[in-house]
Amino acid sequence: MEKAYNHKETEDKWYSFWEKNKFFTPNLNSKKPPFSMVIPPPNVTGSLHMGHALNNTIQDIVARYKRMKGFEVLWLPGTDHAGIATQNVVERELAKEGLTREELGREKFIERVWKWKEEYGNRIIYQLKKLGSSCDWTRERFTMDGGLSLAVKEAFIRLWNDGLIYRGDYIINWCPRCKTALADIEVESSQENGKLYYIRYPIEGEKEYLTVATTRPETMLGDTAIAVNPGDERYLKYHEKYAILPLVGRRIPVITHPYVEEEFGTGVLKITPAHDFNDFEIAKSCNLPAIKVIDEEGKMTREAGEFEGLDRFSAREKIIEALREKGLFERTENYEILLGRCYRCKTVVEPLLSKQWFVKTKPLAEEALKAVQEGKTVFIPEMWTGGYYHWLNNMRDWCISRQIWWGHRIPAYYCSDCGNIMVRKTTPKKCNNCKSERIKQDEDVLDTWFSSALWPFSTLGWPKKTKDLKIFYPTSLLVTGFDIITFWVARMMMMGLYIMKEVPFRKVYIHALVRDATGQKMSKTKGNVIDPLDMVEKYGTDALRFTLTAMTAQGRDTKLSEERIEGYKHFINKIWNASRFIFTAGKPSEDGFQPLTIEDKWILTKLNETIEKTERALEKYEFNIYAQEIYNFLWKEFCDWYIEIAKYHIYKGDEEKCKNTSNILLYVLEKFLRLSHPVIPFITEEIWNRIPENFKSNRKSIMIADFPQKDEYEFKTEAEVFEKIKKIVTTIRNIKSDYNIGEEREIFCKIWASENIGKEINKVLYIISHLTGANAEVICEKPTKDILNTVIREVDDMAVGINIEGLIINRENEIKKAQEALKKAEEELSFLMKKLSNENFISKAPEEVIRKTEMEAGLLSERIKVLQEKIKILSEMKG
RNA sequence: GGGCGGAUAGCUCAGCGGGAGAGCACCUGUCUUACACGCAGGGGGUCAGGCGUUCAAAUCGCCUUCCGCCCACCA
Repeated sequence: MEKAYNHKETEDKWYSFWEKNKFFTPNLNSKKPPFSMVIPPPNVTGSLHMGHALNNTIQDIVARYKRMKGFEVLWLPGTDHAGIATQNVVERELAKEGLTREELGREKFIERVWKWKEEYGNRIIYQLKKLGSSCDWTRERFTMDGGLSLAVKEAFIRLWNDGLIYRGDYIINWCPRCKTALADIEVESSQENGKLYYIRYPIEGEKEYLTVATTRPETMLGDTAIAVNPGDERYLKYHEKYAILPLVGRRIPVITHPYVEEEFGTGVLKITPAHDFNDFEIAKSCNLPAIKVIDEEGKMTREAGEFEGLDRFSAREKIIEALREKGLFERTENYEILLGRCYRCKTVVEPLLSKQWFVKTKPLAEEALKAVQEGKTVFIPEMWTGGYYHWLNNMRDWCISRQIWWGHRIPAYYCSDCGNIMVRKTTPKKCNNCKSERIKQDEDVLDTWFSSALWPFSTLGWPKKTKDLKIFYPTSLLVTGFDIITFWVARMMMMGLYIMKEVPFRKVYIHALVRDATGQKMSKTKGNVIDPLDMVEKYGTDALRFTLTAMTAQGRDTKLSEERIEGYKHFINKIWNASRFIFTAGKPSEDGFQPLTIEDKWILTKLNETIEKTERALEKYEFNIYAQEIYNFLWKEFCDWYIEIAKYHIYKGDEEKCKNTSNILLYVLEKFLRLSHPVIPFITEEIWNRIPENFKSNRKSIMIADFPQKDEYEFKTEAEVFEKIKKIVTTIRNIKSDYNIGEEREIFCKIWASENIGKEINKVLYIISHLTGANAEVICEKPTKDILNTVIREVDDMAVGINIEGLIINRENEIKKAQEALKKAEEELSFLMKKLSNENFISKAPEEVIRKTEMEAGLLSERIKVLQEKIKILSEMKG
């Protein structure tokens, strides 16, 4: 074995070994209970980032763990066609050739996107494999593949037939750059500096005017009313009157509406039904017309008169200028406005009246809410449930039509003669109303999230009644980030319940965001991105996976830095070297391991405890605790103590014990490897394959071995005694360090302990000698004599003494140290005594706590006596 | 404006009722026959502030301050 672990030589080798052996593919005829997950499909345009790395590491840990626990596991992978994102990428590519998609035409453009997908779309799949993801690649899906397209049509038709999809003229969010409608959640709102403009609207037939405050003066050209609060006394006399819209000259009514706030601005609100959500609602209830003054490109329309063709922002300037000239502009005021931007391209979104398709969400949302309230689906951590409820309770209807080309085309057909709408899987030959043959399909495509919402069952074969669907739906677990709870999780819940009559997943584990070391979001523009594939290259997949796992506490964002990954690479290397020692120095035999010494019993007990804690952590999705347990056991217990003691038996002990120890080393290592395989699959497989056959259960891969179980034996008492021995060793090392005692000096160590414990320690004095270089003996009585020439330290209810005669020591210093220790001990004792003399404490605290406190107090007064004695002797010596 | 999270060692975080822990960083010693990606030792904290509940509070409740996030139709 090489001196250091080389991840480059092992990782790809094992991944293809697993794949070739079909370990990722479940057996449908198995009697094992099923466990299923669908991957959150990354965008085909995507490249693996740390968020993906965390997301897939967690899923892979669960998948591997469940497989080893005896489940028939399906982890179904795939990618998302990502409508706008992908279209943007290909359009950019076209732009380099000096082309636009319009010039190319719809069909050619879509061909081009498919070509792009074939060429580059597999990049992210390759990257997921580099991460070790144990997905069943034989079932890989794409949201635009044949089966999923069929599922989309089928779902659309069902919703339409049930009256849950409708088409109509409504105000929607429009991105003038992407030239498409957006759903409410596709708009990112941000507080930005803006202005409030005060504009005068003359009253018809009077010399007076009403002043309106607006943040968007360019929309005034589309005003069809101005409104005041009905109770606003300042404006009572204007009720029922008309105003003349400046610059346009249109006669518009002054209406009253309770929505208008008296305190805001002037208390007069302009109503622009075609470009504002609230105005649209008010206009609907008051039967006001809507006039569109901004078009789909963000330019002023013909209705804008002299401003026609201007961009909406330059129109704003021009309009203010024109008003100023007419004396109708009052003033501006700095004002923080809420601005909506497109989540894809960050362009300021324009609320626009337009004809779109909508899903009626209320009945669907009610079911989705109920299912979580009834515990049919559980969020982990639970805190995310609140956000889910809030969103479902407040959502407007979902605008699902997009005016782009890449996506699922809406399966609706229009008769060009009578306007009849037909919703079908295929193009109808003639109109079912007027028999006309002039049939046209709707130009729009569906929101990408519409197909994503069907993902948990469409990928399993729906609408066909497949065996996959029967076995694996509902899926067991969904692992995803909090940022798409609304985009995706809630919509899968709605669609799953509507179509399958059953929740899409039993549990949803929501993980945090991976940030950089200073807590900033990673982004290309900030230049603080840590590329997971760079990290894999430099430190290995296992190191990256372990780091992400160790740092992912529930409900908290993860701050990641390269140094962390490097640090955990050291841990991976530690496993390698411990194994190397075990394989090269040990002399295992076929005889098992009896009899056991105290350190054997201790490490086996520790192993048992670790298995128990590890399994509990995994069942509760506490991945950081899982990682921490593995780390501590291997390094802090197994390597630091057991292997160090094992060296005694291997290099200095008798042959029998050497064999015995070698066997235990292998036994513990083998179990440890299985325990940690879910998080660090590559190194565990590599080492496991080097373990002698009789220590493994006849499997050809650790991947398909069983997750370790606790052994039946219990050595609790021995393990406790061993912990005392550890403390004695540490104390001797402390003294050596404090008094600068080097290896050349012969050390005599006395250990004072009770008879019971002393007997046990006596049997294994070689441990103490081996680990400290001291000649040790056990004395079963209280330490009173020899204080002068001996440093004495208390260890629990024991004491350790080391000879220091002949060593040059600073008496002043010794006295000072002793006095400080005495002071501290006295303070602590007085605190404990106060507690013990408190009647309430004695009567109300549990027995156990009282006993513990009494014991500590006893120990402390012993310690105080010794310290006092020590100070006395040292002071007398001075003269 | 509404909601959610966080504030504990220099940094990142565990602990969530019985007188504070880890990893990293730092300091000291050490290339000892698995590993210097190592070994041994060490320093370092009024657990954000205040009030309350309790025999007992980092831990439970309330308030304040500061950070982060989500949602939102006062133009």
